[in-house]
Amino acid sequence: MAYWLFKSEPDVWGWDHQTAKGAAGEEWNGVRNYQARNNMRAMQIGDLGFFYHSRSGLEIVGIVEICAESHPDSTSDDPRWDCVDVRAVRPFVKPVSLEQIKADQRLQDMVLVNNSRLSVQPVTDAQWQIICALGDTDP
DNA sequence: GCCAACGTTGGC
DNA sequence: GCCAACGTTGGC
Repeated sequence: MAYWLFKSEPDVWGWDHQTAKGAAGEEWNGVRNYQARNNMRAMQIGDLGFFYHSRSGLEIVGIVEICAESHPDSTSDDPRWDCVDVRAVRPFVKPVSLEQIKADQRLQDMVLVNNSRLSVQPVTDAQWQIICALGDTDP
């Protein structure tokens, strides 16, 4: 069981879009970066991820679950690009902002802090627990 | 909207 | 295989 973080611009694909897809979930497509793709290839069904709003919002707003393992990205003809499917599990009771994360000494090693441009990132167990606690949300 | 940081591309 | 040029991302 591993933990991840998915970033998306809310104007393009936000938490509301994700929850509207319900239990069936939806492809996390459009990723055209090897590191992000490799992270998706490492995911297993049942892994959980934070849903983060980038560019505007700048906060973790929900938790998603991997519901299909890595497969070809239907939005690309290029066989290099895979993606997983994710479904919304629950929203954050209190969204956790980038500002809060940057201010927390325990979270300074997060990829979100050190490599903000990577759109699909690993999250450690410890980071997961801390952020869920900050958001009053079940891990 | 700006621009720094980063990843990718392609000429040599 | 190097590296300059270019495109994209995302915080501010």
